[in-house]
Amino acid sequence: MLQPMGWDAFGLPAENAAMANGVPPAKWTYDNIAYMKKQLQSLGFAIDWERELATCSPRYYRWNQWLFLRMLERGLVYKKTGTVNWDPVDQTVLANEQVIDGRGWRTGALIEKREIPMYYLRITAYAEELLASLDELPGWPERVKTMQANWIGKSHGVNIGFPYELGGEKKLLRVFTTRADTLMGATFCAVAAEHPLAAHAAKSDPKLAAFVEECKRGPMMEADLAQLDKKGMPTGLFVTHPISGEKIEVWVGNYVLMAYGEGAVMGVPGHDERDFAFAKNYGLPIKPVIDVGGKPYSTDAWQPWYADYGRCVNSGKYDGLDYRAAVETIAADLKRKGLGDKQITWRLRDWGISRQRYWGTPIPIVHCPSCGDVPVPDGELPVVLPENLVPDGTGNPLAKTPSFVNCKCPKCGKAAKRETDTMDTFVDSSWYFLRFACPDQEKAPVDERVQYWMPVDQYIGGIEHAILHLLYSRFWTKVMRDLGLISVGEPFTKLLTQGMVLNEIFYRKEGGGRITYYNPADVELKHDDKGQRVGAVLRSDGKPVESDGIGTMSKSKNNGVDPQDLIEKYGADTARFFIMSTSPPEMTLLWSDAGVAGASRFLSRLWESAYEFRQTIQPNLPAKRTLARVRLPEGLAGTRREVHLNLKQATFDVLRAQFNTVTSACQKILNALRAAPKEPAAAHAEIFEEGLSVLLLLLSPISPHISHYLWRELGFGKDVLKAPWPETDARALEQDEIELVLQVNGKLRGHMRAPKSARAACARARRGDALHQWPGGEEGRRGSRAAGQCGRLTVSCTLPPRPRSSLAAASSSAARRSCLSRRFTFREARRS
RNA sequence: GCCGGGAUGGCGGAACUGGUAGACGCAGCGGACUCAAAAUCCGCCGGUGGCAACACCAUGUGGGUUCGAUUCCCUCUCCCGGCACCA
Repeated sequence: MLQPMGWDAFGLPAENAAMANGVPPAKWTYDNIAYMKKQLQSLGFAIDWERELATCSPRYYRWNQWLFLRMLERGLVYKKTGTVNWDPVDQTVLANEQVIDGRGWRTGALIEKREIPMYYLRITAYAEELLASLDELPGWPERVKTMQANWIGKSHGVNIGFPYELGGEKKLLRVFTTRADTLMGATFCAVAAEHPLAAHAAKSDPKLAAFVEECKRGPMMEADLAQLDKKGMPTGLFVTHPISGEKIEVWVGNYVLMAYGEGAVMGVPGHDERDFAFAKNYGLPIKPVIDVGGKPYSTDAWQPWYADYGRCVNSGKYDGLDYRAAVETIAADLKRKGLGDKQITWRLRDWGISRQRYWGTPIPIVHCPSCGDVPVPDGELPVVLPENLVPDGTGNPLAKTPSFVNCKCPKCGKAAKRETDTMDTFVDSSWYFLRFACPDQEKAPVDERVQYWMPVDQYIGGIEHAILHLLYSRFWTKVMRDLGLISVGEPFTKLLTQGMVLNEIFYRKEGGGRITYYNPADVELKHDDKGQRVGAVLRSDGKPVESDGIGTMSKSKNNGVDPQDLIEKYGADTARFFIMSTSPPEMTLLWSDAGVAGASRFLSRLWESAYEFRQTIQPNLPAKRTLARVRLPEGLAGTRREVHLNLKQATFDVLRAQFNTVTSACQKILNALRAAPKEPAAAHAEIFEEGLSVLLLLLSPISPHISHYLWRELGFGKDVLKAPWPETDARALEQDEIELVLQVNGKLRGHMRAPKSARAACARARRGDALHQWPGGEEGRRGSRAAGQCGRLTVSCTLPPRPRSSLAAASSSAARRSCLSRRFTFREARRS
């Protein structure tokens, strides 16, 4: 078992803190690491600190650079332009989260888009494997695998070429569609603003040029892009329909993504919702070509079933074909004409890793005026990041540091410039888990020790990483496997995705569009006399702050909580117990401090009970233990049953990582022990001893310090963490009598004590009068069955819903079914 | 907008394979102890009606399947996460 800890230490938060405090990101980062390490140590986690690493250390990031160079050699790295957010006032590139409502967060300036050269990793080369091997991950939550599969987005379709002539040259406008069966309904084509055809048409049409520019200025994020009004403008260019030969106009549409498929789509307004809206807006023809079960089609308004699969109509020779046949036939026809073929397209895009920022891994490339882009030779690695710079928000400090930028070309030795972009921090987190196997290895990123530890048996991460981080890690692992560095293709066998801890977000908008966030701990809520919230003010100045709702705890929104306060006030055991008890790990958690006191009270009660046991109960312990053999008095048997019932449940819950109910089981056991009858003293002592030992073992992973101490104090053993997990005694769960729950038509109609045997229980239920008041009485109890739960038996007597003479009753399914299940059937309770 | 989740008392949550909804805890109320307070201990604690036994309503909304639905299916609403430069 190995539980390591590393610091994912590069990235924006350090730069922002540096700007705010005027200290270099390195100092801020190392101070934070020291603080958090102390905190983790005081919480008592069993972390192997010998393997500690920080991604901002050259000992780590040199291997990012080394691996980048290996990928470059294998053609997995390439350079092309990419779009970034440009703040014209600060003359700097902004991250998406630094752009708020289209404006820079520090300057309030309108953000522009810029195209700049960047390095890309060819993750799409692994798309097929990344998708297929999701099936080899039974230990991953379904929802994460679904999200990844959707993100990779494999779609089978047809690539269709629409011929056109430009300046006497024959060309093809290529589109990709998954609905080639609707090809005969294509009435226009639309291209992205970045498409070469749009650029060409814009040259001679100032209005169109303005529109193309407007589209290019628009938002960069897909989320914002998707919410734009569907707008377009004709290019004046026409292409030829590849089958019908009709002329079709090409439009520029702001809803067409250059990054997906060919950056162009065929418009089939009859069967695509977006195309329908577009055609309605601009008066383009709508031609229905699919018949869905004969339903009447109207072009007045879009109906969701218009996009359903059906049979081709109005499609000439394709009429009558279903989806599959139509796609096959059309693809074959296009192929024969050289105008298309079946094609698989992926939604997944290559991974742009260049960041125009300081606090990251330098990209090991030198730009030489004569040799071009030259990789830094392995022997010169690492390219060390200077640690004394302080960013001021205006551009990348590296680019302003001549001692970093100016260098010699590794090839020709002449003066050259170092690349000043750094790597996306996802690179750091894509393989750090491998490095834990051999953090001291200075000659390679990993060595043979990685074979022993990999893959990671249990990986825990926030659900917010469901796609990007986990996909990048899977990709990187496969790349390292193909480089011969490791032998596994998947990094994480089992995955637990934690829900996030949420907290309220408070902010003030200041002059120039700047936004300042305030920590909820510094904010006081105002209520009216009915207890309704009416506002919030900052404690320090009493002036109002705005609420931005509830969101993930993050540095950028300043709504985090420091667990140190809990530790200082209550101690690590209480803090741990409270955190574990408050909700299951997968669930999101809205932070609240209420409830910590309860955890503390529980541990105090446990402490008291333990000492009460040692002083007054333990002396009564018989020399020979008799629990297994001797019949206990009713009350104490109940106590023991409670202990073992909770042990059984807690064991199940530990295995499914539902720790909040384990804490609850601990509390139930203590409650039961404290309420147990004190006589006979010897039996009581035995039950108490057994119960306490079970309780301490269940509690030991949650609150290890108190468990360890009491375990020793009570003489159970030296080290509670080394003691085996307790076993449920099935005999402790047995009961002579059970509580019978009586149900009539699924409704609770009474309780009764009854013998354990199901047959006897049912006989008594039949004799008893609990059910006699219900219409039908003995006669009406036709279908009855028993279902058991929690050591009990549920008898449900089904009555015909209406008098049996009624015709309606005879035909009703309820009556029929109740006649079918004429006999009493029984099911023994699972737990008894 | 698209993809993935979630919604249960005043609050966090429990309910395993469809079978007693609200375990355990927090807050609240009442009581004991105390000169008093704190701490601790005992009791009550979803809503409506009823002296009570009990009945009816109730797991975001509306529908469906079932003898029986918090649990399965469909619809809608709201909230959270992701949407490729927060990580």
